Amino acid sequence: MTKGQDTRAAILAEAANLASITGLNGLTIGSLAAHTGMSKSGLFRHFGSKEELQVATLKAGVDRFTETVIRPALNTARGVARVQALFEHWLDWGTGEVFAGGCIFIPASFELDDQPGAARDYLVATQQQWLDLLATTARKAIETGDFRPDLDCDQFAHEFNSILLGFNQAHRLMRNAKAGELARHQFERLIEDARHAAITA
Amino acid sequence: MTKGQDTRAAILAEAANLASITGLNGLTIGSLAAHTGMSKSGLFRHFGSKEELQVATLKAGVDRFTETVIRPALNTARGVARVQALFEHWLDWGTGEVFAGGCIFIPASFELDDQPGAARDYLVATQQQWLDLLATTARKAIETGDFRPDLDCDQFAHEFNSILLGFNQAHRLMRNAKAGELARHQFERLIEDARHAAITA
DNA sequence: GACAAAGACGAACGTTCGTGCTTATTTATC
DNA sequence: GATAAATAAGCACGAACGTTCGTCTTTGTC
Repeated sequence: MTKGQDTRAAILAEAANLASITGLNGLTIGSLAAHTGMSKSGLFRHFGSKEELQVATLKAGVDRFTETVIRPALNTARGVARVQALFEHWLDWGTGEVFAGGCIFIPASFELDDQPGAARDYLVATQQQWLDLLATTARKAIETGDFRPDLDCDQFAHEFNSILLGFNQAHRLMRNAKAGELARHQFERLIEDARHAAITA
Repeated sequence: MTKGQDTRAAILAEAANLASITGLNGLTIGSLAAHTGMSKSGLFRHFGSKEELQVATLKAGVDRFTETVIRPALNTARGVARVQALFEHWLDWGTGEVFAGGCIFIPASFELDDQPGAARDYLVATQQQWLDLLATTARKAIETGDFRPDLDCDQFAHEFNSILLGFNQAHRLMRNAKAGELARHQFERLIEDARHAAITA
């Protein structure tokens, strides 16, 4: 790891932290330079454009997400336990254990949804991978017999994810102390439904 | 309605539309002036500060939301029908029937969550009213016998709302054509659970 | 220790930001 | 139709934006 890669990594760590608070658009080169104690130009040279900085920041976020949420969950046994592990580790991620402002991807989702470009493209791809991972994990839980065979795994992934969005809003905007409780109840209901046979008309 | 109030209203209509695309922070006085064909200063005089413009824009959004989602639903019979009406009318609201970028409150939620000020305060109050309305509507559905008596109405409101968040992300970021379908299935499950007796351990 | 390469800096570019002042033009009142 | 008030425009400001340039300082190699 050369000196340049080293400072680049340090910049990105701070960038992700800042972006979790101000959003990706609110992340400005001047303020990032101030927070890292660098000059604007010295910092800028590492990226070449604001857009590349945004993408690099998202990538750094993905790395942290992988080691905080995904890898620990993959160490859990397949089946419902792993689904639950993903959920619990995500709550750590979302409550600011990693970045001061919580999850960086959620605000970015709503900031970039009408803003074409490399950052949006990368975010969409990342989000899709996350949904796919959730669906795949659910599929394995069917194989282990924890979940019912006729479970719609894409639907499951979508609902799982929407619980996280609801939690984030309750926790960060509403400052609702019961946000975790609300999310966990909702999650339990989702798991309950995935276990049992579907309600047939 | 004097001339000034008239242009002010016209400005705010455009402001809300723009904010639905760029977000509340992305809503800039210069671009808003360009879109309305006014001068920056002439427009600015109507508000006095950027923050007041943001609040006024949110207020204008609330007015449109009330007439698009809430009022039609209140014309529906109390009970589960009204809950469903709220949901369906919200989907219209969220798909860009009203503002080009869809719901203005959701992006604002995640933009302002770490940004203290009048705009955030107003948004929090508004969002709380929305959650209260959902909880109250559910409570009435208990009275009519549609929902089970032991339903946790605040929990219900939170879950209802999180479905909307999930829909918004699937629809706007992921451009998922099945976003409406996913949300409706999730909603049906929520209603189903609210109708029947709780699963007891 | 010489020397090339890489990294960081300071200054400045043109643009846009939000916000004032001052002047012109519309609108409403008698 | 004159006049006062309300409304919009014109112009300018200081600051911050992303970006470029040329120049130093540090680093690694022979």
